[in-house]
Amino acid sequence: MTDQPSDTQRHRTDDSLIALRRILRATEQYSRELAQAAGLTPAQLRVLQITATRGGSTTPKDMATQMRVSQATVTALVDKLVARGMVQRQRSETDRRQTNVVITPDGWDAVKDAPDALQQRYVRAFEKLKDWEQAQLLASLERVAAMLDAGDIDA
Amino acid sequence: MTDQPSDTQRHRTDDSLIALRRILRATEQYSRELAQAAGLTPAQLRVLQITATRGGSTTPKDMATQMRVSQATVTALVDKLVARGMVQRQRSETDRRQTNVVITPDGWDAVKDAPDALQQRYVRAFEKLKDWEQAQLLASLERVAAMLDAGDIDA
DNA sequence: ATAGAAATTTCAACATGCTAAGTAAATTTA
DNA sequence: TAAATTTACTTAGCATGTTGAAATTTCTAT
Repeated sequence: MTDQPSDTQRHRTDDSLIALRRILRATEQYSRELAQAAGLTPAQLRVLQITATRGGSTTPKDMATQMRVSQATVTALVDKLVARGMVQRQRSETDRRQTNVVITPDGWDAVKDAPDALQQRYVRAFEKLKDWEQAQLLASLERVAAMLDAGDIDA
Repeated sequence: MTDQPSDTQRHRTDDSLIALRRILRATEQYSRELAQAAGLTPAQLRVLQITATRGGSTTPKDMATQMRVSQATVTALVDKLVARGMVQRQRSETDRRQTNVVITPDGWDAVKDAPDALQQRYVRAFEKLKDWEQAQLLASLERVAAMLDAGDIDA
């Protein structure tokens, strides 16, 4: 508590922040490029991917929760995808309040052709690393994620 | 080339992707909260911060490059900040094609009160780590950044 | 001088995301 | 069973962020 950070520490803190920002920026960038290549926007692609991982069908409710946006936003995104023929809306049989968003063959193609933004760039590089390097990287990333994720980083 | 990734490798790849996404999401989240606290939007805050680190004055060109957005976007953001009295525009004396975006006292206050999104959450946690942990984390982050940043990750 | 390059802004269009209000179906309750 | 409430979505309207193309102003080099 009484200790002040050393110069080395300050330096490392700065450097790790810089590295983190590079990671974030690069990811954003690629996310845009990728979606563009698929003729979609990043958000639309995310909707499609979530639907795909749900076996090809979900509800707006589920998506809103997953994506952490409002249902209204999901509606707008689904509208765009419907217009592009990537998904269809179907009233649920079991609970007719619900709408099922079902992915179409075209939708499947789009998902297949547009692997996850990070995946595209990251996986290839990661898999080239030596075993111990992978293990260490993973540990570090999880540590950082935990540091940022925790709601209680208070002093 | 001929080697297929092992199960362990695939698993680690997936896990590191998950960790990365957690980092991204957490950062976005905090970024929003922070800017909101300063009465600004994330993008506006970024503009202000870049101007601040440039000594309080830059050109739109420089900002566009730094932020990796178009100049048109910068113009729009600067408009907002001007409207809020955070920055001013001044024709450059040396090259009258250029506009200097100069931060105002109010702008300085906003920057001071709203430390960098990552900084806010990350630095405290980072500085609590043991020396060797910091060193390792830094090395890993720089490695990942290099992996993602490189334009030539081709197979 | 004059053509071309450079730095900005303006404009039109779109994407994202939110809130508030509205519709429709299911569930609870009186 | 009829009314009230809850749940699941959609609509409408608004603010922001982004971009590309065109217009403007100001250099720069020939």
